[in-house]
Amino acid sequence: MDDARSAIRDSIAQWLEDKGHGGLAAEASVDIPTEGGHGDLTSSVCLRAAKSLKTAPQALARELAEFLGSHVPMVAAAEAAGPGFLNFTLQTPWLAQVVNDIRVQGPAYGRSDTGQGQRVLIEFVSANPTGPLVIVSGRAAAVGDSLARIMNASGYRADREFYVNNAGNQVMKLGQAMFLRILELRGQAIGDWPEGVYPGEYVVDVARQYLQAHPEFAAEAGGEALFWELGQFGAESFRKVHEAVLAAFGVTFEHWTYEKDLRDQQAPEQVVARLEALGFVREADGAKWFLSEQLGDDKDRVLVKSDGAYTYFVPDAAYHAQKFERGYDWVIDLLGPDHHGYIGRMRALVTALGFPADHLEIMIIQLVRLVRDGQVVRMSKRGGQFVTLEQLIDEVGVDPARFFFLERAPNTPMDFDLGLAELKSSDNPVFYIQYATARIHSVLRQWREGVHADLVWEPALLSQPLERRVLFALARYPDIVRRAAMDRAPQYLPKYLTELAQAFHAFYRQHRILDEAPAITMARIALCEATLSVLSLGLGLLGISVPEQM
RNA sequence: GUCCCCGUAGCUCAGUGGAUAGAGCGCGGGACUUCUAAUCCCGGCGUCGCAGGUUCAAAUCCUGCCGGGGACACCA
Repeated sequence: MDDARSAIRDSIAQWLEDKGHGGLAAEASVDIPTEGGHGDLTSSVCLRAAKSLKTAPQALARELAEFLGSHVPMVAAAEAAGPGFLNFTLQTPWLAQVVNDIRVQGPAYGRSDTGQGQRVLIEFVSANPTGPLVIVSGRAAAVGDSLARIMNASGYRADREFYVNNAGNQVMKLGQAMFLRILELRGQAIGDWPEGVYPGEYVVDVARQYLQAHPEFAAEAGGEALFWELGQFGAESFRKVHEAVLAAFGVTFEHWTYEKDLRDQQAPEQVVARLEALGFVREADGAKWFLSEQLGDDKDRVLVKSDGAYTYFVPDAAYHAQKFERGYDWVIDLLGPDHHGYIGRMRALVTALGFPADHLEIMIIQLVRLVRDGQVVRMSKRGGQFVTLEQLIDEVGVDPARFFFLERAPNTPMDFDLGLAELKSSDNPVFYIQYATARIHSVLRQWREGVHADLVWEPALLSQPLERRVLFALARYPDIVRRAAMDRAPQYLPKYLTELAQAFHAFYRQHRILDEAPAITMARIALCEATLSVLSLGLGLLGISVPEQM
């Protein structure tokens, strides 16, 4: 498909140059049309170039169509259409070569060097280690992980990173909650639960773990040092749980970076000192302010409070400076919707430190509502009631959960239909796709059990319309992956895979594979293998399994 | 009040400045002595929130307005 696009593009450019308009070559784009009826490929070059060439678009299109129809080998037909579009129909046997490409390239099919080896750091989830992972973390995990897979397939070198907030106030609060739970576990009455201390039942488990690890624990009074120690223990305990749940979800991180380590390395002090040296800090009202407004932020931000403590922004600023210093060309953060006020100041920081601000990309992962039978399933953090990622995985399974999260653009709030995700039928899109792989495996098993002459498959035999539909879908795959990487849009893949599976099911229903003439069988087996290969690659980029039978 | 995201079919949502705006669900009809019917086929005029603007061309870009959600601490 790429070959055809560039061949047509080159021919158009050549034609323009022959006409003395080589400068218009940049307008010679060739696209895959959104819907059928407009050929396999389309170009709007005539509409774009008409003005410069002082010719009506339709006339231009007719002239070009005639030229291209006879000058581009894989084009079966080129025609002018509508207000001046060029539509191309590719020769089916040429299209069928994609089956060979897929076989020869194996796992490399669809890979590209779009990213040119640039290094990318994708930070996501980074949930506070003070409680279980909630549903929206699952969405971030699915998107971040899949984006990393897609970018790695597209010539980037992407790493996944989890930032552990284990040095802030919330750790202290966790420690305080653990302390109270420990007292409870010992049968001590603690009266009313204090305001602002995590009430969640889940803290009890961590408190119990601490007692097991420290049977000698005897403190009867609280205090910051004790809360801190308990909090550290609890935070690491929750972090390990997060790591395990995410691993079960198919998501692993190359790096875990701890806020506490950054603090121990004096990273916050250093970043404040650097900003001061660069002249981006002023003092007012006893506090130190980052002059971010002049760098595009809404207003200046406090770095050091009048009591001498850092704001939350400082360790985070230090962390982001460090990301670029570690040699990453692109830094991508997946953040919750409550963080979007953060974008301005982070951009300002990156600019102040001399890094390219547009290489910090912040994706907002919007909230998830659980819905069943049209009713919203309540999830409330207040009162310690959670619907956790772990519960969701138990409920619907990894594959549907990942698919449903990846199906939608990440920056729009989504409804997660529990009933649909649990359905083991074609109504459930992930089963629909997996059913295609199971069907193909089944056919291939039976084929291998048979005895056949050693035939070479013949591309010309894949000429039926429904075969062609599959071929065309297969040929589109590399373009889908490349665009998903460039647009940071994993959601292109679920949609594409649904279309490919649909094309295959339609073909399968209409045509026999195994008991046809040997040459036909051979060609269709090749088509099945190629389809299985692309479905597997695509599902792999989503982190979804490829069942051999269902 | 300022800023950000969203507004597309009954519902949930895709949609890359291009042509007659698509998919899944739901609903109705049809197709199984055949490789998995867990499937396939047929059925879609919807003020792309509204109004302007830019463009040969706008759901898409710009401006304003309306509606929904969120963010706007010397909290983290």
